[in-house]
Amino acid sequence: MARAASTKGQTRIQREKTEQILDAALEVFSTYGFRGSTIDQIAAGAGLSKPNILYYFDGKEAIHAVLLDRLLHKWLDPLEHLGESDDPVTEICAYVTRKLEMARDYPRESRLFANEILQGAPAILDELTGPLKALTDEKAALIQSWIKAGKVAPVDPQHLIFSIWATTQHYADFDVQVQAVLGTAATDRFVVAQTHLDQMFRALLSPPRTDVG
Amino acid sequence: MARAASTKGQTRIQREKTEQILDAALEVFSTYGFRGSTIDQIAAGAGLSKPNILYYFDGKEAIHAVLLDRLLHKWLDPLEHLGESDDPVTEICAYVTRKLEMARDYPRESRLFANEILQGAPAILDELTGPLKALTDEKAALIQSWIKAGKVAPVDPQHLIFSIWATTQHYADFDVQVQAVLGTAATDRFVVAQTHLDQMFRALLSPPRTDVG
DNA sequence: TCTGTTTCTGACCATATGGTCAAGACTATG
DNA sequence: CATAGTCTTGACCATATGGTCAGAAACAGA
Repeated sequence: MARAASTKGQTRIQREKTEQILDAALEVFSTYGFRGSTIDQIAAGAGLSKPNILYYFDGKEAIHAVLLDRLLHKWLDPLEHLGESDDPVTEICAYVTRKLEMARDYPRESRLFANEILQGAPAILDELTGPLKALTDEKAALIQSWIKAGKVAPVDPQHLIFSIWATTQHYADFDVQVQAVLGTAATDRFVVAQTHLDQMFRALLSPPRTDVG
Repeated sequence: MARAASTKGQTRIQREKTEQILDAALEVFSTYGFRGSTIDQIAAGAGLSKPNILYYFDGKEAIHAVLLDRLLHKWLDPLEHLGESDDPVTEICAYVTRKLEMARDYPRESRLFANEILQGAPAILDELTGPLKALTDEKAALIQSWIKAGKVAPVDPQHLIFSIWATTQHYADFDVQVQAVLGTAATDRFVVAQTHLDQMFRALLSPPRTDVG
């Protein structure tokens, strides 16, 4: 068992080096995927020797596992905060905004997740069918209740969530393509994206103004 | 130069084997990305020996290049067919439908593309900044003209295109997650997705019924 | 059936890669 | 400042991987 295994009782050096390693590993794994990444690459990125990496982690897979664990925590947080509100449409749009901000501020995490899913989610399939499904089921029910109350236009809640994930993460995962297509106008892409996505989901979700005065 | 290099003057065997290899390679590359894939995997999938693979292709990179070349052709085809129409909103929604059908029928191609972009598009960056940008610029202008004519609600055309790409390809690239979240109800996911996406983009694009009688 | 060509493969090579280990360098603390 | 414990590394190992090559096997046309 490597030194970094237990969270408690860590030295200053242990804390520093494990963070260095995880940061470099995130960079590498998010770009090349698990199989396409090498410990040497991570070592180079962290400014450490390969044996030194393996002093802190039990192996390539262990590093990857820690990254995925942290990721899932951080990644589902915004959806967990989707809650009751007087103005559900704005609440959902706020969720979109939060997700877009995460794509902007944590693109590597987004790509790490994308890579893992693309490869069939071998390391986190249980997390998907378990906690993730439970959470989305819960939030889908919440959205459904808003629809029943006439506060949100009738949509399929689950596919709405898919659309939110897809459109926001697109700006992290496909950033190269986004910048290529936008060309010189790519600088403020997240500002324009924010406006566009808010407009899109507001148009979709705003209930038809019929009986409501 | 490998035998499969020139399209003309191919033997029956050459045609068959190159297709076998490309099919197996698509499977492997789309799952593990370029760096994470091995010639041995492709050979196993194609039912051929490794040297035999290298008899038909100059190397791992050459196979990948052929796949990407075919992909770009097929991938941009639906957008190229977006053209003039009396009912632009329906025209755009038809494009969404076509893209979703491609995600359903060619998920491996979608994942191959996603993998390439995730890794920074090292092999097709020129294609993105060149032909792809030119095509999207052209179609963005077309959409802009529809907006000016009041036939489409004012939206950012480029980000609209991004949203279409993101939402449709999501059903191929993130299929594992989609199925995990939908659970047993995943069978008809493409049917429901079709309805949902049509509803979403129609809500976004339908012009406000003001002056138009 | 003969023969030139195409197709295929076992054996092989150089390098890359995940991982180990013994020993040396460093650090905190009494 | 001694020393026990922590940290680091050069050298090394086994396997994986991209790729080569000489020759065998299969094939197509005369």
